[in-house]
Amino acid sequence: MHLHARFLDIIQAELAAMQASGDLPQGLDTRGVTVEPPRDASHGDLATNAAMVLTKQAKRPPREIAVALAQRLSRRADVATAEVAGPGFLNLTLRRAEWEAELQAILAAGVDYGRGAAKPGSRINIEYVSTNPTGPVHVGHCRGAVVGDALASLLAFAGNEVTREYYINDAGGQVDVLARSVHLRYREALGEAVTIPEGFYPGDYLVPIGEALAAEHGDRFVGAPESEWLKDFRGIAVAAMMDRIREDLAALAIRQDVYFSENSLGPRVQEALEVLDARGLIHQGVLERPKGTSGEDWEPRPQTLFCSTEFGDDSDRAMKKSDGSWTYFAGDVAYHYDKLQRGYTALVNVFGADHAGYVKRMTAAVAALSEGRVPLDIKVVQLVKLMKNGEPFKMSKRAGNFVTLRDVVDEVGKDVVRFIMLTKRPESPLEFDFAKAVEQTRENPVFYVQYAHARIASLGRKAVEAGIDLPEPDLSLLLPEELAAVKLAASWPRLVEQAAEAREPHRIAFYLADLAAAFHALWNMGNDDPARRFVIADDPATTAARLALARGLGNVIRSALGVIGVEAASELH
RNA sequence: GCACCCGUAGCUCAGCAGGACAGAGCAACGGUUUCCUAAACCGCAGGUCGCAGGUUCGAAUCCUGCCGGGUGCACCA
Repeated sequence: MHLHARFLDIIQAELAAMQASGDLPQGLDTRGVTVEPPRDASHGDLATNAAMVLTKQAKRPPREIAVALAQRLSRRADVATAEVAGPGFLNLTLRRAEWEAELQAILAAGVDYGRGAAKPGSRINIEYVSTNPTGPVHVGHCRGAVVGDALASLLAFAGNEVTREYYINDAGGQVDVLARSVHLRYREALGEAVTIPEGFYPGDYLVPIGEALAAEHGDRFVGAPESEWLKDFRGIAVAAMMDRIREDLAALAIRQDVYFSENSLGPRVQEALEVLDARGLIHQGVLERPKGTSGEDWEPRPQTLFCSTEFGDDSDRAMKKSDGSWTYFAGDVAYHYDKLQRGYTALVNVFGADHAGYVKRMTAAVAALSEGRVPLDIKVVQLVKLMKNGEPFKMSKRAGNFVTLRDVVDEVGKDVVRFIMLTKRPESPLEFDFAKAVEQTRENPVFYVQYAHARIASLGRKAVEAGIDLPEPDLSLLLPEELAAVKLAASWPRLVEQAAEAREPHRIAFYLADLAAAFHALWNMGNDDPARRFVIADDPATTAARLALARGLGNVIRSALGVIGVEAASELH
């Protein structure tokens, strides 16, 4: 259990004791009590709102409760001071030995510092990327990919069992278009001059597939009717695209556990429909024309509908088209039904903003299928605006010159892409500027953090070079500013817990920037005053203590970078 | 028309499942380098948290309405 959680327990225990002894009325609901570092460090190490939360229930003024609690807490050996402040906050300052012990814990745990205890029975499925297998991964998908991947790692680090999943949309009409586009490339490979008609996939990434087919089969599918080749071409094209997509993702250090094919759903679709039907959630109906749309080609059609409005959706959603065939949505419902059958206790999906309209119907479907037992949390990430030197970087899919994820990773590196994708809340639109991304300045948080880590690594080398004979570190030699850095590092486990709870991996990126700043500030004190340097040749005792601090900070930086999948460089050049 | 997201310092953004005087970077201004990597640091300045109500001991944070910007909206995937 980490330090902050420990003190929450301690305070809860004291509150229980106060109720038992009659200092407080019995039966108080103390769930709102929190223990957190105060925003202003001068207030102390920890603050609790206990008195204010309980004032109403206990029918006592908050400061009175706070004073009583403070008296109890100040008797503890690990508490230096307990002071009541403001409207009834209770500020605690811990004995410095607590922080010294915490630094020892950081050093002992290494990159596992902050890892949450395994949560038995928590099995989370997180689906992300899931781009259509009709081309390489587009740069527009990289935000969802990084957020999804970092979130998966965060949830795993926090102690959950996590499955990373990709849904392959390999069943629809667009895959037919893909197969036909490949057929054109196949004919082209055999010497025919082809033009790619409107509505086909023009990208030259299909050229090698056509060539491979030409090499293998010669010209026997050239004039053949679709019935003879379409199915096979689809399979080959999708397999090739998925290989390509996996490679693209690997370049961003993303590897998913399950690649689930829409085609493989088979009877699951009917099964899911029957489950919903059995619960009275399926009916035949005609949807109204959506207002505000032109509706020129709209006509009323009877369809098989899922009553998603009963779960807060704006409209019921078609499971079958008017011709009786399944809709895409039906497949998605069945896919989520399959996930539920696999026994996950929570589902997470990461959607791009362009799919935000699907959130309500999917949560409705999962709520219906699981009877509200399994939550589906859909994270919607806003779009990325690609920039170059402050100018919008236009891309056109039609012209076939669209920017792929691979282009971006090759240009700036995976660490930069991953980190920058986490430098804003997902709900906030993000501008990604190629020019700035490769800059190595304070403005580029990746380098800022890696630079701190590199400096820490250099300290170890420096001490060896200087030939200092280091004693066991005596952490009581650390100065107050140095201890403040330990406190920040010690908040990593709490940050993991909260970021995982909120499912917000971007908090890790912001924390890293804070931690790096704390280290850089200490480092620069050595520039102003040689006595403040980490490595002091004629003072082995201080050097040992400060190197222990540096190693501790380095551990936490590595741990946090590891969770978001960014390398911790030990040198920068 | 409806739904979702956003509106915090000149700019770009944080603000931890309501808490103590709202924070950081950039830009601006003033400093720090015979010194462990100055790819860094320190200082100064800058805000009616879009507007109006409401809930609360307490609201940037929750609720309602409005204004402004973005995205999406049967039968495609």
